[in-house]
Amino acid sequence: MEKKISKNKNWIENFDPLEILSCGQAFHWDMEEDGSFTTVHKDQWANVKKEGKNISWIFSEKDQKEEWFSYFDLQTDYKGIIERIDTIPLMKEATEYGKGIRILKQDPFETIMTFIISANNHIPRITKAVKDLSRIYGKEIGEYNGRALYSFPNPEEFSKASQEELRNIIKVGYRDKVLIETGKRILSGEFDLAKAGSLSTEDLRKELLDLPGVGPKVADCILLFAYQRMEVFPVDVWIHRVMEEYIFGEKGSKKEIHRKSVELFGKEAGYAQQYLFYYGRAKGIGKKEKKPH
DNA sequence: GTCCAGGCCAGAC
DNA sequence: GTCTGGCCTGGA
Repeated sequence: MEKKISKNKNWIENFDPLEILSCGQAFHWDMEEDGSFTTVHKDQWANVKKEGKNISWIFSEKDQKEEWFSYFDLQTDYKGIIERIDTIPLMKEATEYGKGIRILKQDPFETIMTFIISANNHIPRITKAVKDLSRIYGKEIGEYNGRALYSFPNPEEFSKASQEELRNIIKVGYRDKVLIETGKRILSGEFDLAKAGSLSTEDLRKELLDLPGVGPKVADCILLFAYQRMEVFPVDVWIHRVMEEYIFGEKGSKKEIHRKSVELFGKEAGYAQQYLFYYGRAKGIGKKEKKPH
């Protein structure tokens, strides 16, 4: 089952599972003791390990190279992207620091629900909620390193969850209601996941904003991580501070920062956002000082 | 005890 | 359209 990539290694410099999975776009993965990463996508899982210039894969089933290479976006030339967006000082440091980042092609339903949960929330709790949702309502899809792996529930499976269970067991807090409602709209086809992919970015954004629990930031994350709309620029508190302090040099509302960033980076804004976000967050750029107590 | 976190939403201007 | 406060939860 183990596959090693023998040719076309140009992308290896721009491929680091740690950076790809921990840069905030995905929540359904584990780091193993040997430094490898096990990640779940739809009803499949993969374990990937990078050691120097060697990358080894274990797939849940044979011959899944194509699917996983697509999931990890290995056909895109990130070196070229970095060269094109390296037009401002901080970006050079950011792309060097996070040069192994790639934007995953994630499942739309999982991305929508996960990023609704992510709003005003902490990463450990988001990760736990995603795992619990999968374990309780999803399917067991296999085992790795003695640990059972579960798929994220599809819309029908998710509809089995009650508001009380979401709040009391999954601990999504006040987001319980909007998760239920959005799940219903997707299951009924009122929001059509497949059709959504053929809409223009502007139209799809409007449709997403109609879903309960989805605001501008969450909509942009869904557009970027599930529908490959690379021209969007999700603005959260971190990227907001980075852009204010290091790129524009002046304060601005979320909307202003969003508009100016999209204008600055154009069609590759999503990539720029990921590099700046990962770098800014790792370096604690603009982080508020904690009050001693 | 108090504050805040990878925002959203309703209500007020 | 823009601004403000409240919100589950739990760790610092």
